Amino acid sequence: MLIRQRKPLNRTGTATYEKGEARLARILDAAAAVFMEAGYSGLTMRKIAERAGISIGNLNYYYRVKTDLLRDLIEHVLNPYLEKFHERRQKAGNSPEKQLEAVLDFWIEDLGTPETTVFFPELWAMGNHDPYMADLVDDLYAKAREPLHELISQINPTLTQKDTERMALYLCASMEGLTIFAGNGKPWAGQLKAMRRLMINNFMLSIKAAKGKRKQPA
Amino acid sequence: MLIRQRKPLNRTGTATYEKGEARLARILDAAAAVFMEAGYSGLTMRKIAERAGISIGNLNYYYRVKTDLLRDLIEHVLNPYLEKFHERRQKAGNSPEKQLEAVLDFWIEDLGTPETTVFFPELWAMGNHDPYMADLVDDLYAKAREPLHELISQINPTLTQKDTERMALYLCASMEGLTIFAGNGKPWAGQLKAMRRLMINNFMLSIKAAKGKRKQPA
DNA sequence: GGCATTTTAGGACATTTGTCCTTTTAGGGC
DNA sequence: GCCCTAAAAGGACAAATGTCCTAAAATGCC
Repeated sequence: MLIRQRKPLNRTGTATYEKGEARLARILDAAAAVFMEAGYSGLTMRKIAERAGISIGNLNYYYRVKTDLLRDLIEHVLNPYLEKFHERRQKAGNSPEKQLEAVLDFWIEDLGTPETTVFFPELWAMGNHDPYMADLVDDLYAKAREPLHELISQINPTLTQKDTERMALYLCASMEGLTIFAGNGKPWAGQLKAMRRLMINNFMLSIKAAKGKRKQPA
Repeated sequence: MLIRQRKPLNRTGTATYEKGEARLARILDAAAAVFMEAGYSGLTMRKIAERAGISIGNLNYYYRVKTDLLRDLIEHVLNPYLEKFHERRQKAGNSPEKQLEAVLDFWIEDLGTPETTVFFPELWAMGNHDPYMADLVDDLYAKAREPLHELISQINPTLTQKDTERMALYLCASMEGLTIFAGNGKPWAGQLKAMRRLMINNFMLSIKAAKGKRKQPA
């Protein structure tokens, strides 16, 4: 009797041919769609397969384990954010004030999209029970806050490093919190723009009014 | 053959004797504990039963359907919040400024507790897929914002109704957003108090600086 | 065109999970 | 003490779900 060797254990989430590569992308798109509709608790392998138009067997060929799929899915959705944020940063105005306003503008506008509105609260919830997700989210936010940090420091150079970090966290937390009130489909969604103006004005006010202990360089 | 009548369909989540009443409370406590540990996706009838020290059969006697249990659980956890908020409001200082500071103080302090840190993000996520939960959360926040609304209006009477509401929402969103960064066990948990001071200072500044269009009553 | 490998499908299996049923035990009212 | 209902337990069952296995089909390479 011929014992068939165990299928060589590819790292999950990889393909060799172009066809497989394309399918992989479709799988992650399908997974993202299911995730957005049903949330993490409603994310099943069968729903993903159906959405992607393939069989469970085929899905299992690409992802042996659901955890791997979930992690790739998260990255697949998260990566564009940092890219978008980064490119916005570049083509912002000249003065630090204008640049910061541009970044915040984009940030708050984005939180009105269906993807962000649904995806991030789910991530926050997962982060409370899954250390891997917690780290992922923390890293993302740390990177997203970097531009804020830098610009705040330019606008008010008297602030210490710590004060600047706290101010950046303040802005970040305020905007993220707005998601659950004025995100897509939320009761205050219609006033997102008004809230954006209100918030940014107050942010600017706070940054300039803050009294730092650092000596300004001559 | 005697056909046993269908058990009279009690409304779920009720008990007649004291013993049953006590058990009901234990069930909801157990459910809350499981929920906090494993999140909504990890909340199963068997885990709840085990945690409460009863059989699945017995749990099913009190709650035929999981949905009912979940709803009672949410209310069971949520109710104390409004009560606590309300009583804090009473014993706050005299001036509107002091009162508002007291309310915000308590609000931000509470967000550092394990319950709030874990429970609310889970609620936000559920609200995106379950209209019932969405309404529940909206109602809760609407009630929680009422004191803010009232006090802000006293501190700066020139603000219109709409401006006051937006300002209250701004404070509320900022504080809630802080949960995911400085909540219990989060990376910034150690700086919750510093963040509290920073935020409240900036809130006060924003409220006073806001220019309203409403004529101040003579 | 033939071959090795990737890709795909379909079925199968063990677990988990919500729900139900039946039986037994406990409690309160008379 | 008796009786009716509440409370509790244990088992059972169907559906859902993650994972695995095997066989067929497609694909790139020589």
